[in-house]
Amino acid sequence: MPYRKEDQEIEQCDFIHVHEEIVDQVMKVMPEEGQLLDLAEFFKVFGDSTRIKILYVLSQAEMCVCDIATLLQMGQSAISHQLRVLKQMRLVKFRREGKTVFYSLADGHIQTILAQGMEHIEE
Amino acid sequence: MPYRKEDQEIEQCDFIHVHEEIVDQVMKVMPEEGQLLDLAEFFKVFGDSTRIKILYVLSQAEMCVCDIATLLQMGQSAISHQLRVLKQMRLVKFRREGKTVFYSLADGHIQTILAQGMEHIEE
DNA sequence: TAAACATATGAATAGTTGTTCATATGAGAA
DNA sequence: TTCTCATATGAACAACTATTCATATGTTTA
Repeated sequence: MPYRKEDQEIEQCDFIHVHEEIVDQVMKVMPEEGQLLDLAEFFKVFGDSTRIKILYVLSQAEMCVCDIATLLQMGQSAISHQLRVLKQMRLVKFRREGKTVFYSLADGHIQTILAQGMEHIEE
Repeated sequence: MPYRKEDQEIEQCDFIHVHEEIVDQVMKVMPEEGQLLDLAEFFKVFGDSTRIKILYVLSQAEMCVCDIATLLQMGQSAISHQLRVLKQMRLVKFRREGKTVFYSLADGHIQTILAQGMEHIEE
């Protein structure tokens, strides 16, 4: 949400022909602002093709950073930066083994969400 | 994916200590590039708090543009622009009734995806 | 210890995006 | 027709983001 009005009175429509019953009713069940912001942040992570690819390959097998970079034909640094984002959102977990760090999907939700997305774009 | 290397040889790791069996195996089952790009585009739509809010309020009731603007305390133009994005991704549908345009969610997937996201951020 | 390797990270930068403002379109009412 | 209302849209701009480059961190081996 890059832009924000500094002043208070935001001009919506003229407030007159708004369907009040609907608006009042939905206003009551609105989750708190923070929760919806978190939700958007969560989905934002899926909204980048590099991260989607990383999630996809990790859904197939546990893998180190170099494996992913090789599969996606991208630089190690780019992958590492994106893995950090995925880590922060707890979409991936990792374990060290010597010099190597193996990444894998954090839990089952991730695959469910990916599958739902696939279903939508495929009909 | 803002940046793209012009030249071919992208330096990954040194290709030597990559786990070949894994990489080869996953390479075979990788969906085509376009499908993963579409998937990222699809999720990108969920990755903005304004659009998440719009989807949420529409999950509660069919609504006109002004209703949404009032509920979200935002300008009519901003809502209209975002509804266009949602329309293009076929996440919302609409019907005209005189001067008013009523929007609603396009199908059930949307609510499922929202719910899965909520579940993830809430544990 | 030093060298080699795997990964992480900070800075810089170019591409992208969401909101605002001004205006256009389109439908109903006068 | 003209006026008003509801919505849509193009341009501009500030904030954001993903990649690259250079370098740092941390682990293993010699």
